[in-house]
Amino acid sequence: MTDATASTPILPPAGTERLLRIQEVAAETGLTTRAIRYYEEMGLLEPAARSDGAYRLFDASDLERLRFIRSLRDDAGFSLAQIGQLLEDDVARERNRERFRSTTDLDERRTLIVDAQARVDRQIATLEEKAARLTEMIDAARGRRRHLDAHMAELDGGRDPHPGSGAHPHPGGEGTDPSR
Amino acid sequence: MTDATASTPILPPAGTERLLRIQEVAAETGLTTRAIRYYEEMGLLEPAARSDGAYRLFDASDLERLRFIRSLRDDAGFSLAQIGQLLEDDVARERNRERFRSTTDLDERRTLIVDAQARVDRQIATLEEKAARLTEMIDAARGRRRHLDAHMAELDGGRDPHPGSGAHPHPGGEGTDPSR
DNA sequence: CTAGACCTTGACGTTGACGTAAAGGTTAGC
DNA sequence: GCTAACCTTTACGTCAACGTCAAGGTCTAG
Repeated sequence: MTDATASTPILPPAGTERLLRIQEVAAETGLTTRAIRYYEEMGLLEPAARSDGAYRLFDASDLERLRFIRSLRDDAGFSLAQIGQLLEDDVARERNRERFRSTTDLDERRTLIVDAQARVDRQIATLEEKAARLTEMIDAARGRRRHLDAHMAELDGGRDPHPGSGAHPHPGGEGTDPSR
Repeated sequence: MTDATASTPILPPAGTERLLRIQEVAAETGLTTRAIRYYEEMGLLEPAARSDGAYRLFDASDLERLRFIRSLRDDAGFSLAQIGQLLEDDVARERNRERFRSTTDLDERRTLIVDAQARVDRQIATLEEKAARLTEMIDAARGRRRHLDAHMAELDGGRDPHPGSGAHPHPGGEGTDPSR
């Protein structure tokens, strides 16, 4: 995929985590570097860290988040604004993990988790609504398919599938057409 | 809904069908007149007829088609290009209904129906693929939710939900974080 | 310590999907 | 046959979501 000169391990897998630079993240997520920067600009995420020279450095949760964004965009067809709504202040919260991990008392931990649960529930609800719409569309398409089958049977079997008038001005009631 | 000056029956419901002008179609479908013209320009549909003065006139199948386009755009999140792919030469075929209705012999009718079945099958397959993707996303979100529940139980019950190392460097394998 | 690949922040260009205004015909009720 | 409401095409404007330079700094293997 790439040339031989640039594919070097670069960072030894230190004990901390293993941070990726933007191009690796792009390759990993299927996004472009421009898109990733744009998403940051839109407030959809904040890279885990910056190097001394201001290089963006991403951790595993950033990857997960970017893949989620990509899915929301490509698979669910949401706009970045909608995605921002769904992820909401998730960004800030997620960055508080360090604080969460270390000191905060149990009550605050509970609060953070409950908030996260609420966000995830909203995400699930939104996705399920969209899935329901899609199911409706699929059902409608299946209906059209059955309609075609009926017309086909009419031709083959000589039976008229929708008896009504003798002629052809819309027999049933609404859109009864063969060519869909 | 509308004002009193403009809502006049205009066309008596003649025997043929009842054709609508673009504004009525817009109100009926929830699209704008501009969008409808744009869709025509993009080859997504062709109005059933034109008046002597070149007014666009739409029939019931046009309405159905426009509602379908709107669903594909809003609910499924397809681009107009993708929608064009899905509807393909459906446009031309649909306009051949008159010919279909009247003269063409049975073999040609069969061919037209088989073609239409193939198109609808493709539409169904595409929609189902999208639905599957959405289901995956929903499942993933449910997984995150369960993860949060586990963390919550850990806090409340004092049990560690993912035993491994004593500390916290990613116990399971991938992204194990509480704030999602 | 240097070269080459990588990164940064602007800033302008592009494409899709329309919005909106202009200038002028069309229809239908009176 | 006049007028108000509707329509037509043409054309420029807009917004989102990036693409694509340009000018310059950074990182790391050699």
